[in-house]
Amino acid sequence: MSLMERKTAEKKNKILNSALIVLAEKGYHGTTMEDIANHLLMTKGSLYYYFKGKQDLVFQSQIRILKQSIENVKSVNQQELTSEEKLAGVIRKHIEYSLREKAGFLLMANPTEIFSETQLTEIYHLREAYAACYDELIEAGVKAGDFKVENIPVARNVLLGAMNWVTQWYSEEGALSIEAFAQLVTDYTMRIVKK
Amino acid sequence: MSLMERKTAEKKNKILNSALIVLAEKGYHGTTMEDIANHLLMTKGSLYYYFKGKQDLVFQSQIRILKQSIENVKSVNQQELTSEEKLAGVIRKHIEYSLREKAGFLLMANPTEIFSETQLTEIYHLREAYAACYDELIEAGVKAGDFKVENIPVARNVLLGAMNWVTQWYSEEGALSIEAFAQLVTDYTMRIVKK
DNA sequence: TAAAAAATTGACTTGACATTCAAAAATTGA
DNA sequence: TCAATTTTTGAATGTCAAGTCAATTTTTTA
Repeated sequence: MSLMERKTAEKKNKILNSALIVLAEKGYHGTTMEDIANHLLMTKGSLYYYFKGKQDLVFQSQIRILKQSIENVKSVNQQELTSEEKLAGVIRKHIEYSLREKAGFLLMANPTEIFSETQLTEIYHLREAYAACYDELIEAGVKAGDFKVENIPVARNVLLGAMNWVTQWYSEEGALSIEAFAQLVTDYTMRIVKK
Repeated sequence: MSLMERKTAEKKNKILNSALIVLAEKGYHGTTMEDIANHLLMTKGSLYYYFKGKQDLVFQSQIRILKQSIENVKSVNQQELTSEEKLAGVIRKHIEYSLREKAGFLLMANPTEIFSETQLTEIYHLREAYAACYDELIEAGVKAGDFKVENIPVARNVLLGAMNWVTQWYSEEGALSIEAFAQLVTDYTMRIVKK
């Protein structure tokens, strides 16, 4: 990758970061291209130099979050831990990450309202890959005798639901740090699969 | 209530029902007033005779769903059941209802994107009332020795998260009826509070 | 340093949709 | 029946924000 290509990539990244901040405040439809641009001291015209349009910009940010989520799982997976510790670690990371990237995760709730068919296909593929990681971990835990789950996809979706909903209510528990909060929630969600 | 008032009320109800169907398909921002009107073989002008505007219309439908949800809890509560059976019954009902009124529940995910401050206040009040029902049931179960929960608000939010997320993935389990599906999910979510 | 390439600007176009409203139609009740 | 009232209509209005683009500025590179 040439210097200039890297520069462009970095700029795109900056725009995505900025977009996520504004989106977190105002949501997809409440955010205008001008809002995103102003936050970066740019004008909206420039944004179209880097992205095809609003939909594309938000799509890219969504993809980045999903890929990062999968990376997060991998980083826990390569540690030397029991399957129970691994799953707990993955859950904790997911919660912490989702609270830091609140906007991106809020957009996940209604993707069909925002994205095109093609985009949805890609998003769903990544989601499936992410879900598969959980299925593996649960399976391993069952084999190890730590978990008791008859229907892994259902248990996994129940688990992911509990995890994804935290963006809706974290602020209510205002006093807690993200880390302490994540640990607390992890304890209760782990019960879904434990023996 | 006079005859004419009742007629108007009924018409409003019909509009709300119709709106929920269209909203379930296209989401809030993807639905135009014309869509809602056409679905009823009306023109959009008439809608403004019954509702102040789009926001008001959707707000009313949201309120109706929340009130109905609270009614659902009450109907289970007055049955002669153990606290464990009561909570399981309430969860099952919630899931079944949320899948039938999918749109209304999807709108719950990002209320701040849609409603005004005043409207949000009312929605949050009803949500709190609903949450309080769960807290009571969990508390009773703890006292009866069926549940083990140290932090009731957190456990309850984890529970509600798992429940509310089902609108996102029910269709994946296509073969199951709503009832069978609800029972399955109830079993796993109950683990969050059980001893 | 000067030509070429990349990046930025902001005024302009465009389309979509919520909302309004005066006129028309339908319903009611005396 | 017919006047009063309620309800519906659809054309007109207004707003808002996405997306475009020719001109300009900045940066690169040779």
